[in-house]
Amino acid sequence: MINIRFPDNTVKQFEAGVSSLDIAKSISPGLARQVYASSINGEVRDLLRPVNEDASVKFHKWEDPEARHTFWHTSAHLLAYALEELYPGIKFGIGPAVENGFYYDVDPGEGVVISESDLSRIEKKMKDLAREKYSTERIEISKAEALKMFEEKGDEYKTELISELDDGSITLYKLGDFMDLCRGPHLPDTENIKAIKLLSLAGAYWRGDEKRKMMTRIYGISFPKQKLLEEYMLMLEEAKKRDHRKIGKELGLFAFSQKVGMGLPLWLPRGADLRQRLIDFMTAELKRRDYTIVSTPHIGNIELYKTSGHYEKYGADSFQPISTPQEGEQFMLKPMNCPHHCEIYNATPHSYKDLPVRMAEFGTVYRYEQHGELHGLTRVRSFTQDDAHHFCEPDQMKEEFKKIIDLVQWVFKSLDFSDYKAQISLRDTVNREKYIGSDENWDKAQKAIIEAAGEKGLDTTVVEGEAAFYGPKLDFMVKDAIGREWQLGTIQVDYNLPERFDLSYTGSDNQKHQPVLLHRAIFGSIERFVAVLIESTAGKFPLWLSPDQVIILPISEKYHDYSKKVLKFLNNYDIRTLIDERSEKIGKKIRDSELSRIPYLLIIGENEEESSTVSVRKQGEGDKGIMTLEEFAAFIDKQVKTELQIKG
RNA sequence: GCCGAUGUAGCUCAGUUGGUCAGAGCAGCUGAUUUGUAAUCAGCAGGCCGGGGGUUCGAAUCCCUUCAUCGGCUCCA
Repeated sequence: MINIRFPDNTVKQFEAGVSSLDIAKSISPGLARQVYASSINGEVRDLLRPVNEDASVKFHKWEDPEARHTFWHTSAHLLAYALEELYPGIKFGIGPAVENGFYYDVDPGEGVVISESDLSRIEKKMKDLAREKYSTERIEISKAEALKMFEEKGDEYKTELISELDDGSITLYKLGDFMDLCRGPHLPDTENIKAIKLLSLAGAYWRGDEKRKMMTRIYGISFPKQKLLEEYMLMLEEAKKRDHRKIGKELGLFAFSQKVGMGLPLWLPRGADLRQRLIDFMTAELKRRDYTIVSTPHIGNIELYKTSGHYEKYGADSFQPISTPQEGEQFMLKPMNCPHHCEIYNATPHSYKDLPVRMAEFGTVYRYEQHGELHGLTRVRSFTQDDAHHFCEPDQMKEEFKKIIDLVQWVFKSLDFSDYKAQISLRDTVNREKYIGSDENWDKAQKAIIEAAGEKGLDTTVVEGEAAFYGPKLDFMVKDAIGREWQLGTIQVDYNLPERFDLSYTGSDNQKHQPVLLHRAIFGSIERFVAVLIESTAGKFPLWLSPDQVIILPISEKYHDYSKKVLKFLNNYDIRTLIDERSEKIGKKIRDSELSRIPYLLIIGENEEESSTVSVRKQGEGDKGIMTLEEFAAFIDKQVKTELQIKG
């Protein structure tokens, strides 16, 4: 007999070799029906896998990521099974579960193309197979046997994978006639896979290496109930309505022109206004935090980038040098501001008393991004970084780092950004040749970042191998409307440029010392930030107000009625600030019926004096008095909700 | 750059197997209307159907090519 401990700490006895599904059944048949996987001593396992020793067990229902992961993993196998039936001779790469669904990378063979029109056929085959209620079977196998099996099948992809595994750790899963190399875990059978949707088709390099064969990747998602699938598809539809490209077009914020060139955003008047407000908002705060604002040209002599090392690293894949009538003279469009800032630093001598120097610029840079990676405003070829560089003494680095984290947190909070992730990127522990700089400096910098993040209470994930070639970094990531992750803010330690540009300061010992350089951006780029701002705010709540800004953002159609009512309500009020006429104009804007037709985006007042007071007066009812924007926000919100009986 | 898909008036789209198929709604303009409020009525204007080439008596509709966009992969200083 073995002892099984449950999450509530009760312990029950079972025969050794009992499956976790049987354990679940012993609690209640209802539970057994809802469970898709179990964790045995923290390891996620198949429900049918025997438990042979004392263990703690936790059951995973659909709500748990582990359950969905298992469900989708089995669905991926089901997809492969269907493909094998429909495309004899098809070869398989990998087929994992992902955050929302699953995919399988396949090689259908020479001359065979799977296209979107085939998806419904494959989907149908999957459903037919699922209805057969095939059970999954876990098979442990020796490396030699596994290799033999897949070599005979002629599947070079699986063979390659197996050859890299340790003998004794290889398991196969059998589903009907389909046998696949797999670590598991899996559902007991396919009975519960009731709703299946193949979503899209894409090319994906085998093992992520662009020099290797491109596989066909089929994305799909599945659910135990049709209703869940319908809800998911509806959610996707809603999310697409928040796409910044759609909203940007509808509201006339920005545009692209084939004539101007791909990936080169054109800011239309309204978008330019928003962009400028973000810049002003940030600039005001930077001044408060002892930054100096600088400005540098959009091009720089090629020697500048040879000095920085960027030319060697990226020159061939960049916009190519600009020639001049002068023989041998060449300039580059600037792909980053750092080298320019280093030269600004070098323009004057520095004492340790000057440090840290914090130099900021809204610098527009140009990068020749590959064709296929351009994406709305989030990935463009010309963008404006809210860039800054901190030049500091080595022992000031951590403190500066913390100050930057503080600024990021302040900005995100001010703009109501709560859903972001902090990622610490360290260098690869194995391939060190990708990086420059001494081990000692790397260790010091990595330690400083981890400590600084910890002291600022940041919840971080650490990723090895993602560091820049010159130093480790801390990135702030957010998700867009459909869950793609984008990097916004970044803080990077750099020992490279101070060396290459021979930066120095005179220390208290009257000797020359080399400063440490921190790169940082808060928005990342204004373009990307606007995109994410639109997607994260749109659809949440049509009226977004804070003491510093008032933004009425465009919203998904779900909120159209609400938005209309808000605007209709606002039309009943005479809204204007008592301070300046620009705000008066904005009040008029709100009342403007042309504007009231569209759920509108507008921002009022980015600083205190501009936006501190508003006069709100309902027509015919006299003066309601003067209130701060914050009070105004609450007031509007309350009025709208009570008068129009909108549910929050 | 690679795989797959898409590309019709400013916007959203309809155009069956190639032959009155160049359309609709919204936006725009003109004229009525003036009704406490998103879209009243009438009329007008708008596209060489992304560009180029080809097949055909004839192509928005088939083929090739090119550009751009979308979903991914790779990349992201």
